[in-house]
Amino acid sequence: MQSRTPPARAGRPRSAAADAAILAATRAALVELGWSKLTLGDVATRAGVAKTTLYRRWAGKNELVVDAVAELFDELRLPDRGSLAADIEGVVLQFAAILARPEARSGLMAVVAESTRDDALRARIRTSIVERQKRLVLEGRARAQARGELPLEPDREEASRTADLIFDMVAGAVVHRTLVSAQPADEDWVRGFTAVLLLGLTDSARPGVPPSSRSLGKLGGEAVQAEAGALGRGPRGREG
Amino acid sequence: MQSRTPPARAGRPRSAAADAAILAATRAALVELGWSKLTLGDVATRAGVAKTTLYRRWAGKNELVVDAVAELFDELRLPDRGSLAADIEGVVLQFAAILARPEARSGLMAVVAESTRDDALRARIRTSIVERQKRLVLEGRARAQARGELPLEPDREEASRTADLIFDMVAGAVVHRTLVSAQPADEDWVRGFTAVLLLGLTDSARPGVPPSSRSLGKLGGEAVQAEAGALGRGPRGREG
DNA sequence: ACGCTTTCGCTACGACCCGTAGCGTAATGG
DNA sequence: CCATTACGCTACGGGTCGTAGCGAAAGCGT
Repeated sequence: MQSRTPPARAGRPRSAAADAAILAATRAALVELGWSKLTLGDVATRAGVAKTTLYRRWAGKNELVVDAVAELFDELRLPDRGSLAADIEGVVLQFAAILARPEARSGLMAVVAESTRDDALRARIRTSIVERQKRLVLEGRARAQARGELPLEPDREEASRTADLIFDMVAGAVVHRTLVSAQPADEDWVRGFTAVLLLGLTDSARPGVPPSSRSLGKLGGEAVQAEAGALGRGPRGREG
Repeated sequence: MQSRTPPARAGRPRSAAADAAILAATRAALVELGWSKLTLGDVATRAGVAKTTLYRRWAGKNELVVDAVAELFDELRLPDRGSLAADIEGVVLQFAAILARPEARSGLMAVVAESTRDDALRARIRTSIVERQKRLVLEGRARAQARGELPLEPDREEASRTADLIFDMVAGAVVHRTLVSAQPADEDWVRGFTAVLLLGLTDSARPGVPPSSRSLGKLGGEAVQAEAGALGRGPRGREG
């Protein structure tokens, strides 16, 4: 909590307004031009900032777009609709709504593609977007347990695996539906998807294990360090 | 079947060997350089072809990479392991193995990202890759019905929706697991995923409908025109 | 064998974007 | 008031793009 005020460095401080303007300009450029035709010079012009200023804060296109897109997903909220199924449907619909926006569509997939050859970029995506949104799974599990819809989960490791599986299935299906199949993830689709997911989960997975003794679980584990690593976001520090 | 021999045009025919060399060179360049650093000039050099020859056949980087990656997925085969669950696990493992190759990782996601702003490119991806591989779902359904594991499906529209849902869930989850979570889709993971998917499907979706009267279904419908549209692949025709 | 047609390899070109260096100026903190 | 850092601006070499233009090569029909 102290690292948010870096030791009061001397000299002119960086303009926080410039950061916001640059990220907003990046999203605007993504909407109009898409990933491939987006140029940093153009973004700088849109933001009313010199190109050199942009390069002082971000290493390149990839890192800039990751941060610009990450802000979109912070809008996600877990609604309280009364039941686990309804809650999941609600958050999935929100996720689909974000993916329907052009700045998210082209930006997100592009950086994911780049991250396959850039470990640092992949880590940035994980801490800025993926792990950051696992809070929704945590909240959903806790709320469902409070309702008595889900049992407490003893095995932490098994539970962590299940949480990862849920995340991959939810995010993966919505992304594929929206971007590859290019069809809307509307209420009907989300209802059907949630039904399949929830039935498959509550009826357990591995044969030989009693149905209700697992399913959703701890979900915590490595997600804890994600919250700690969230500070790793934002523009790059001084390194020149 | 006649369109494969275009009306015996006059003049020097295009070198089929050049096509193969270019696509192979594209995959090699994807492995070494990734999407963003891949240049068409470099690909032409690798293939032993002039840059102009490359531009005569493909409109740009996007179309070229789509065709280069599409060939990878044609390797997919539906194994006969005795049960529907085992068959699914087998084909998902193959899919994961392809996504583990770097030329598929970086190439596929990049063109999907570009397709969000290019309808023609999205259509090319659909006919060359997505719809093309739905044959696996068709084969799997037919085989499972022959075994008596799945009932015949009367409602074509409902069945088609279910087939799309399955495809989005399978492909989406594997892609997300492999590229975003950056963890291997190994046998353990595939087993757990298949269990959840299959349980959710066989126990039906909508309440009020008897469990075994739906689940997997016709799966056909629009997939038929995919097979017909498969000829749309390959280099572009003469247009300049 | 002879044209006609189309493709191929090669070179060259203007246009654009990249990422950085250099400079003078503005804004803080000690 | 001075050291320090950020900012805007200009300019630059290097690389890629996509196309034009040329002569040569390779088929097809007669």
